[in-house]
Amino acid sequence: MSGTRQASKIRTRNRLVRSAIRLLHRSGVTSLTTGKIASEAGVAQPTFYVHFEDMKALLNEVASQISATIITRMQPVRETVMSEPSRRTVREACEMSVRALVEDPRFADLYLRHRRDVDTPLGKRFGELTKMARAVLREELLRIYPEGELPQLDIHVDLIFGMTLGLIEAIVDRRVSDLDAAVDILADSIIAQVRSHKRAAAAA
Amino acid sequence: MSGTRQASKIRTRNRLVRSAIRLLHRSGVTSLTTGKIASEAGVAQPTFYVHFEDMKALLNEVASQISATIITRMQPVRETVMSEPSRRTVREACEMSVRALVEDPRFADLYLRHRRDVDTPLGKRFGELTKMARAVLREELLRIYPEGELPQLDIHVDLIFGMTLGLIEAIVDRRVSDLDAAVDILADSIIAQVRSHKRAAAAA
DNA sequence: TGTACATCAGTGAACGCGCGTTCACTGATGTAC
DNA sequence: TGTACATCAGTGAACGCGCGTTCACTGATGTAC
Repeated sequence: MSGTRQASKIRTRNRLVRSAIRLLHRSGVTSLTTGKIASEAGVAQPTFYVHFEDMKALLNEVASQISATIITRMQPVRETVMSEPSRRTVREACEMSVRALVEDPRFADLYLRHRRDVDTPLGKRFGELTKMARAVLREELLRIYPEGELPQLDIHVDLIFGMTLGLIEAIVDRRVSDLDAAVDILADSIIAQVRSHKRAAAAA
Repeated sequence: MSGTRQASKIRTRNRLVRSAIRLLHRSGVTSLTTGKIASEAGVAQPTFYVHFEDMKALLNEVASQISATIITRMQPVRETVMSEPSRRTVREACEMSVRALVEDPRFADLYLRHRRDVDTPLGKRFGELTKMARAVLREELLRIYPEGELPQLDIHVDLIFGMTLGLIEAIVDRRVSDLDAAVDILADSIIAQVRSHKRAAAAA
């Protein structure tokens, strides 16, 4: 059967990546070694080098896979709000964003933990993801409140982004279990916040 | 002159701690070594072991110093809001909290970067600091809205905490320069958020 | 279908480097008298 | 104040361990005819 060898190579490679994610989640990046990854994946240590040039290459792959998964799940967010802003669409966008991360809590945890790293490929990749998410959020606020209708737009972006990460963190750490109720509050908070400042600007 | 020897030992120790903080900020924990710390402090590498049992002990000291500094600066927050809740006192509490962190942006950066570490003493210490800050915030919300006046109190704590960290991050990353304006918006957002949910609860 | 050869994922053994850690020593500082 | 001794912060040299990385090899899979 042709392709069997290639397929099993891919399987081993994926096992290595998944093992690395598991170990990162469990014991952190400081104690991560090629030996532990290989052993967790059930192969000999030099096998690591059959699949990756070095540790950095593997971490890049880990970050890419996590980023790609999250980005894919976030895709519908843009389309939903783009249509027409309302309490319902804002809530939907919040829910999708939060779910995009917490669907796999391990991914969310690694993102939260490493997004500000300066010395790992994880930090670099997750930094790009953050930048992109912030840009999307900004674009949407700008669509709802065009051209200076909401002054200090960028600060609102940072606050809303922080609030969303705060909720994601609470879910990952199991302080919040009722996701629906939490997303309700998140959406209402965002609306209340933005409204109160739009009003303030109109009054001035 | 008695005490000179002791004093200079303390000075060297402090130089080591400060060098470690500088290196952590600059190049991250993964590449931190006792040799680099010693060399940055202008002493020979084994001198490190005159002052610290090992790397973990040093990182503990680093985390302790940063935590202690932040906690000290946050102290007045409790007293301010405790007196009487108003737009002014909430704003003041926000400003003091934010300033407590960004006064030394290096501390803020290290806190943000390591607060979710699972494998360094920094993570452990910063985790305690987070827990404490959240508890203080919860207490104050509970004082303003006692006994179920604000349902889902804990979610609000997470959102407000996240929003505040979002602003701190924006300042550290120099996306926000006008701290006063930003704190205004933060305070107003918190008030708008909490009010909108208090009302919702009263209506139900 | 069978045979002879090519490929290549995975391995055991070995190597070298960087780092943490130890230790005997030095020379400046402190103390006793 | 001076002298003889004690202390101890800081050091150079050395060691060992763990890790990343390399390499020649194996045996199962794939290919040509």
